[in-house]
Amino acid sequence: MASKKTSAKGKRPRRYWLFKSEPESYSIDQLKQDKRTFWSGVRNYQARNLLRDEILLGDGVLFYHSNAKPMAVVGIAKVVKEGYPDPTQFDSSDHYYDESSDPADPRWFVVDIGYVAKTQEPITRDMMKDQSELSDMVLLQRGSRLSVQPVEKHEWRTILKMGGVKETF
DNA sequence: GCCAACGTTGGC
DNA sequence: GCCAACGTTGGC
Repeated sequence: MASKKTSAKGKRPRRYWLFKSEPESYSIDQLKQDKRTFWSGVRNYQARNLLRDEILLGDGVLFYHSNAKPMAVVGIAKVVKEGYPDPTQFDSSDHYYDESSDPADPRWFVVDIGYVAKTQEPITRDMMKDQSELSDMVLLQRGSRLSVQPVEKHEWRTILKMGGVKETF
């Protein structure tokens, strides 16, 4: 399958990310059913920069339920398409419509992610806070609100181990 | 360019 | 439901 974008493979080591989602708006079960989705609606410049420039094909994604019971990492996904303009910004009927975004110079970006696995149990925020290896996680820092954020390799490995899932992609 | 007002996020 | 921490907006 040809792609305009060059593959990330061999260009740099796989990197890891955490995507937050309120399960009432989009849950891991929905992703499992959909198999893949485009991560739309991010309207924060720091997160936008990651989606546009840093998050590459094959990267790993921790899927986190925010504002939920429990708040937890509930699964993993992988990046299946690199950054491209978020179509919802140009759709005037969409909740995420941004009238000030110029189609010739789009403001907001998405990536596509594909379902990989659910963790055997939710890895709750409390479980993560109890794990000293995870004490530097962006997610656990005070006031951290980034909805798309970087995860260190050792943090990724720790959480996959806690979740009983193997990196199979 | 400063900063007060306002809106949102998201844990608690 | 509360509110701290942020990000954005807009008047000056």
